[in-house]
Amino acid sequence: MANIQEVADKAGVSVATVSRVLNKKSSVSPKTRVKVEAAIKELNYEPSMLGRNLRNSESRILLVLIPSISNPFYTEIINGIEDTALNSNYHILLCDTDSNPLRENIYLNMIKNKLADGVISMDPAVNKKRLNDLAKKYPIIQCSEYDDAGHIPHVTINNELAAYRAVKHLIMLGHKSIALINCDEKFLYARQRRQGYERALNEFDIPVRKEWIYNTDELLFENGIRAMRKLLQLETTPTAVFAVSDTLAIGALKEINENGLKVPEHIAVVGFDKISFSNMTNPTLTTVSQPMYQMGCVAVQMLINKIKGEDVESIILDHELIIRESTMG
Amino acid sequence: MANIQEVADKAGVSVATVSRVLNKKSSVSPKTRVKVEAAIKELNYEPSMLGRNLRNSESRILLVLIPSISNPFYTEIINGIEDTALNSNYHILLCDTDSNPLRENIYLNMIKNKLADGVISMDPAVNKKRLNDLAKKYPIIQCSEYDDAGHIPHVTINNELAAYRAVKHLIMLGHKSIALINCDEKFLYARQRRQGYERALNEFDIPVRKEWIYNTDELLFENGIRAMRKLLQLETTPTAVFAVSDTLAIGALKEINENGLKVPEHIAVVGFDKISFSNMTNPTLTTVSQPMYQMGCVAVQMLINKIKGEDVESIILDHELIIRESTMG
DNA sequence: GTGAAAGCGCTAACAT
DNA sequence: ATGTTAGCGCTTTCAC
Repeated sequence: MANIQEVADKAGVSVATVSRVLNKKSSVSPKTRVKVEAAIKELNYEPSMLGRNLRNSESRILLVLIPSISNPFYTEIINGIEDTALNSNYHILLCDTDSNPLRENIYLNMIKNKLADGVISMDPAVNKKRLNDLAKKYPIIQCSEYDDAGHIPHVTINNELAAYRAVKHLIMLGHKSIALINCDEKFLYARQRRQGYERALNEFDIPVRKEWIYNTDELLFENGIRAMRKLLQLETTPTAVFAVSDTLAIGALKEINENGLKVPEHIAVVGFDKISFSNMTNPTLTTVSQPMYQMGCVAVQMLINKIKGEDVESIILDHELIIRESTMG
Repeated sequence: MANIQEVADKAGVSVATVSRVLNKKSSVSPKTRVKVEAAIKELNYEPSMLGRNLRNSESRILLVLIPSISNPFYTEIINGIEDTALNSNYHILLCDTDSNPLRENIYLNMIKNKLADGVISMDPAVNKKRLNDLAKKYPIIQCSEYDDAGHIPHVTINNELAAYRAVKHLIMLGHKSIALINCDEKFLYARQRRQGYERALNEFDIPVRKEWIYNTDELLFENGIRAMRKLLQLETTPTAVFAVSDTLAIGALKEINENGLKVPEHIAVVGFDKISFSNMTNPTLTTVSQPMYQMGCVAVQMLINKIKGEDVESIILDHELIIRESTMG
């Protein structure tokens, strides 16, 4: 591969001039420009990012931490991130942390090693202390999940309100026995959604029953199945279920079906996230829609501003309750 | 951030010695090693990959081209890719090409720009000429989908045989009216799976009926719904459907249900890929399982060998027919 | 408008 | 075992 020196030689100019043509910034006479461009074409020259990046002390790569690439919730966010990053001439390095601290560490080190210019973290299981420490020196944004005790700018939705609305929807339909399939409450969003759930019940003087709140380790289908199985074994079973993710809700749907019960006639179900699959279940799933694509775009914009050294404020985006067959057959 | 020079100064040695400690290759006396390590710790030094990469003329980044991150088929492959790459100290840059030539171009340029050391392409819609040209100069591997006319090493399964087996399974159950929901046959895998479909029919003297072969543009749920809708409008409707992806099959399932028909009593359905969701449908989906994780691992290993300059042979992996409720209620 | 030269941080060949 | 030094490919200041 040709380098900038060879281009300069062929064009009969200095490397500085070639660089000027490449970067279009400072002025080059039309004549020399043409000469240089001809030399570039002739030699099939492509500038090396390795040299440029070292010189500019940047990698133009953004790190994106997600707990699991298999979770469809993240795919739309990533689309937003990728589009926006590409537009600003950044590339993204997608890091499936598997919520594994070791892996997380490997990736987070990249920013220290100058291999990444900034980080968007979407992993609820991220080591918060580590992230906050890093954020003092490096540009970091949290997307969707964040640390309420920390000082890292984030973009997210109002989880408490979204859960409140979902549960209120069930109450308005006449339900009084409403179960909650939640994730582990070490996660902020899980705590917030539980608060919304309880606020709705309290508002209508419906007592909160411990046995109707089930906490899962992960958000997989299987967890939804297991949770629903437990709930169906209680002496009094709920007539409605609010699950904090569509994957959990779909697992619940399946288990309800398996027991010969009908949704929503016997039990109504609400999910969260509006993953593409939530429209393919039978019945289709009532769910809370987050502006995932937009969330990704905003996160990148915030991060780029942060990289530029600007001050960045956290942003709360809107959500929407999508009412489908699983609550209103 | 401290650089290697500062560490050398603080430790009272030369930069070469610091580099030796860092890279553990050549010998350093225990005493100096301790001194250097102390200096590194004290200064919180982290080696810059920008400098190292320029010097070594490598980025240690592998490009992975996928048509769409939303397709769950790819997520398991990516897991395999990521694990294997990380083990060999490579990072992966995931490129959602959206089957868009412009985007593809942006990404493929990265390898010319030295920003990537090699490419794994999984995009069936990739510009084959472009890829073959690039492959002459740069390390490239194709995964899952490949170009039978080209010379790029690939890892894949025997699509013809897999389709043959799936259709034969339906025939053995007594079906004689078997539809095929295929993707656009500009894709090699689509042509191969159609061949397998036809071979099975021919073997049992079942005529191939044009109106029972439906080609879709994409592999989305919606395409499956539309395809099934068409098939159900025919005067003679099939009693079984083989769809070349689970997403299509799940769409078909939904449309069959919508029409008040039962799977598999009225119509049996077979999918392809064994995505995690195929186990959550009602009924669960009979499907062809590809060793996706392994495919990812193998692809990376092949690519790394190629980067090292070794000769690399294409590899065909095994598949498996997973029989579930959608064919045997 | 253009060129000479310094230097980003690192590794490795060569010298000691 | 350790130090000296060149150089990977590029951008940018400073001259002219």
